Amino acid sequence: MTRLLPLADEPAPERADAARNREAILTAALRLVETRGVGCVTMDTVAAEAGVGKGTLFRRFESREGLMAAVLNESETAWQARVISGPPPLGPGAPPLERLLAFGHSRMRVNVTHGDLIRAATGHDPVRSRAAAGFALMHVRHLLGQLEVTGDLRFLAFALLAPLEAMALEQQRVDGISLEQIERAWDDLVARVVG
Amino acid sequence: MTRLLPLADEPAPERADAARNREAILTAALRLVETRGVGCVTMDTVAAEAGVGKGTLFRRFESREGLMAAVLNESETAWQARVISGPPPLGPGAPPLERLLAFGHSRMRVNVTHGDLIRAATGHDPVRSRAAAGFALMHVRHLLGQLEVTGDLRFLAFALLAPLEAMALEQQRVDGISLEQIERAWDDLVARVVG
DNA sequence: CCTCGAAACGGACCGTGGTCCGTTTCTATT
DNA sequence: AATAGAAACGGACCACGGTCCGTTTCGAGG
Repeated sequence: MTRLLPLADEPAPERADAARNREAILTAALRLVETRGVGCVTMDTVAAEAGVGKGTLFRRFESREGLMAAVLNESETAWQARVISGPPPLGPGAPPLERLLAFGHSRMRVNVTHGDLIRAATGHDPVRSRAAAGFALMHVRHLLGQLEVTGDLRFLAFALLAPLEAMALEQQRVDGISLEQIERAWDDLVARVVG
Repeated sequence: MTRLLPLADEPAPERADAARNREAILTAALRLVETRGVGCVTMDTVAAEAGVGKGTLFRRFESREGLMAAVLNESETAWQARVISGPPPLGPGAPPLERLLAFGHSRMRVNVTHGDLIRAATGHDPVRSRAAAGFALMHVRHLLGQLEVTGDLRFLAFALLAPLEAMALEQQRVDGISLEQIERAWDDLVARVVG
């Protein structure tokens, strides 16, 4: 006996087969997504491709949405790393305003290129979405703080991010607004907000 | 023979039975939505309740999303009327800034109370969503114009509306921000934008 | 009133997301 | 190595959105 009571935040040790399967599923899902496109990837297909039962998919990733979020996370993490410790102006080292603008542009680009995947991963359940957007929210809020903006920074950060979200971009695109236009207009919005 | 060529924008005359059925479906859907809640209303249920076949539902309203949009539209229209010709400050007569603030608050309230229905009606398809948001977008843009704001009014209007959308509100709510906070912070945002 | 083509109807059918539960596999303990 | 029980597995099963197509109903000429 090694321990009497489980520590509260025990990292939930994962069984070997479980880990193996998770890896297989994620790999299969990624492959299928980038070959067939998000829309044509069914849970049955992924299960078959990964060589596991469908139940296993749903045990590890709650739902289709959750699986897509996991797939998305792979690239998202790399992007976050670039923001946190990459070269300026996206990474640290540049003045806050430049960083903020660079961040917005970068985020926009990410949201455009991964649009389909993001929409598939971002269901109508707001709780799940929160996690994904949390990082961006925190970062913008941080930069606004550095810029000595006054007011409800949490809301202002949210408001700046909202029109750059994948669905928002798509909506503006069908309204006939180009990405360049959005980029310029967003810079203008930032200028007004930081005062 | 009354006409040789159909006029280009002929309003597509509707057959009597079709009209009757549409009415029945809409009524049934509304009843079910407000008794059971949006989440528990299936297309089969609506069809049964309305006394029509499922195929009929999908002929008239494209999809579940479309049906919900139609249901939503009933109340949305009334709201639009209040904006266009109701008493100030929401309706005309008040100074533009007051109208803008009143509009934001009202829109927020609508988005909160009809949140479920809106989420059900607003699928991942951005094209459908555009129509619904179009009115609000146009109105805010109009008010910004009256306030002599310079810049890309279309984008600014969009940016002001985005954080008030149903899903955005829900997201902020789970982040622990109260509606009063949002309201105040939004007023502040407006002040910065109209400069 | 009859005719006839167009439009609408309706319900069997399908694909897909999600669940359930009997079976298998792992691993800590002795 | 044997044991036990917790965890994971997997595929049959279900519900719901959406389609298809043979049948019925409408209503404009005649």
